[in-house]
Amino acid sequence: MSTPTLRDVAARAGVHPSTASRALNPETRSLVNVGTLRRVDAAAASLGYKPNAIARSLRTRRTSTVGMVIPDLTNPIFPPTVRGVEDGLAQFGYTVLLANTDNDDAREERDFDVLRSRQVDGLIIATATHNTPIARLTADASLPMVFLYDVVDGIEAHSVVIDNAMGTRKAVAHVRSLGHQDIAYIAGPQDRSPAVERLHAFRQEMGAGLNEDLIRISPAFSEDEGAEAFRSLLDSDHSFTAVLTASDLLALGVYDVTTERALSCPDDFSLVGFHDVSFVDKLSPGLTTIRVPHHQVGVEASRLLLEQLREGESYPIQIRVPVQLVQRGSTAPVGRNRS
Amino acid sequence: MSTPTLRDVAARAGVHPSTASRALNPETRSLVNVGTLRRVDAAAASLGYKPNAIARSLRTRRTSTVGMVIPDLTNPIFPPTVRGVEDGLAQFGYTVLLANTDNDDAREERDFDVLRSRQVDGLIIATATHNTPIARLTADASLPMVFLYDVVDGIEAHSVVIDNAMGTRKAVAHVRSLGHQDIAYIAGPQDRSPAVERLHAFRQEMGAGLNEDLIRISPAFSEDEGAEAFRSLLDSDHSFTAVLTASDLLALGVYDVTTERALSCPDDFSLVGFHDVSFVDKLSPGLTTIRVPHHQVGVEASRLLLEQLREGESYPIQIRVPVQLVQRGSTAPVGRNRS
DNA sequence: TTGTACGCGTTATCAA
DNA sequence: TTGATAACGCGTACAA
Repeated sequence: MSTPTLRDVAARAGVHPSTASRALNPETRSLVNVGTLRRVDAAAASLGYKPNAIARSLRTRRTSTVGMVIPDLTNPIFPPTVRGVEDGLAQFGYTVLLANTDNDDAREERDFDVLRSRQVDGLIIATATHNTPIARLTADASLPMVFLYDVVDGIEAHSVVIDNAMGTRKAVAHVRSLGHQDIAYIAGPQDRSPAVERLHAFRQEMGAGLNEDLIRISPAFSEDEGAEAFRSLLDSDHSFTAVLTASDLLALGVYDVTTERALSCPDDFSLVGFHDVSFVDKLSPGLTTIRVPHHQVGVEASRLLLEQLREGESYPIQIRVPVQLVQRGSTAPVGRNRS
Repeated sequence: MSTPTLRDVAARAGVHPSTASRALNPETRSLVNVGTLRRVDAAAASLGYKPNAIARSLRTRRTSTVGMVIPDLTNPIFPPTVRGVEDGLAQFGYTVLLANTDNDDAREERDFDVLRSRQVDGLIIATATHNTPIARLTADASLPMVFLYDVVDGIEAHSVVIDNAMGTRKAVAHVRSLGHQDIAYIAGPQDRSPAVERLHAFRQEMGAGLNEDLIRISPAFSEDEGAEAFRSLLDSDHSFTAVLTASDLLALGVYDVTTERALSCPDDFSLVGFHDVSFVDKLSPGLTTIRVPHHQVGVEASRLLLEQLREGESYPIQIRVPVQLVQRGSTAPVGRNRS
């Protein structure tokens, strides 16, 4: 026997299918007589009836499904973020469809098509480079959406970002309070808004103390690129006592080179990361970094999307999530540095 | 204007909707005249037609959707596994619906209902404790499914597991080759098959050298439980020179206690983990562990599921994925140990 | 090779 | 408060 449908329930309860539908639907449940309500419930229970979400979606034009587009699930900032989105949406009956683009534009377009084809009710997008295809695609799609972490200039849309300037300021202030003056900076790819904001904030905060020769721009937020940038700093003529990075992954590369060159952190230089990804507290020394509440960011994104889903269009809101510095062993007073 | 449907395409191409359907469907495309084929394609392209997957699913009773049930996405073994599943399925047009149960039985039941309700074509289950609700639920559901990592005695189903015995044997052999004889073991929760298999293999491999007093069983694969177990070992009267753990997370707890008690690894004891989760190579010392090809495990699971999806029922197959030992700094010859 | 007719399971609208 | 009817968009027998 195949899975029971609404007709089966109705037949067993001796009512018309539409009555059974009303009885079983929380929204319309109040419209139906208490007596028949019980009969329908009993029938549904005895048959083990489970509503067919596909059929419902076809009729209602809503799938209670949300697409989430990320670069790569194995980037450690995403698992907690995804959980945050899911936790925020689950209580309202929404399910998340995840798509990993691997930073591939073609793949991003395909993913977008798949999600559209599956009739997602909304979209959470965490892959917005400055010329991301999805920005163009969503422009006409007029689908409720929220940009996450990365935003695009000129695209008016809801977004949840972290306070990159605040994080960078706190990092600079922290190493300065330890007496550091010659501060190097390893920035992220400048086609992505968080990397741009962090670098901009660094320059601004450094003010007169800024030395452009101590800035490196990495083409990706990766360990390898972090290592490459740090080698370049070490091989330059300019000395420094502290290194700030735009991401924990870049900082990992710095650790690698530290070993490679037989240097010592924080004896030879202090180091600050960004994100407080899991496990960076286990490094030796533990990484001083900027803690980003990834789960909370996901929850905020789900809230912003839910508002659009429930209340329809509205003017774009941007939520800027505050961050804080977590001090660990990788930063120390400049006195200990050999400069 | 709302999104174009097949009727719109047909109208524009001057053909009947069913002809347009055939033209646009790869399966039936060959049945249609080349001329009309072009007209339909042109019409579809100019309208930006995207098939409605919901309507198609209702008709075909297939959603090209697969449910994947895991305990928690933030457990580092899952992101690469999920990617493996997605990568394996994506090329065949399948999308993954993820559900995190947090090891909560009630939540697992709800997730299962949601996935069923959404008419998933198959299920990949990585939450099978010995009395998992889902085992019971899937028994009658007769849905193509694959168990992952964890299996349940008495449930006949396809599964992909890792070779826990092989991994454990390699761990034992490795520390023995370094001269260790008194080997402690921190096992995982015994309601889960991988933990059972690893502990069993440990006892077997140790043979006459086994000392039951050097075994601890943790109620969860967690850092805290690992720490607790290691403290208990240290506080016992029985000495040891090596500690094997059933999981990297348990091993992390051992690192914590090592610091806490001012011990040194590998000077005071050698340590071996299990899984080779990302970042354990960055610990000090790097963790010697058993490398599990998580991505590959996901890919294998997708293969096994695809077979069922394409060819229907078949007798249950179990794929046992081999593992290998990765030597790092946490293990050293017993001579260096102070016993 | 194309058109006709129908139904997948549900809910919205209208009438009773 | 309930029943009748139709439709969401598509695919597939069957007939032409």
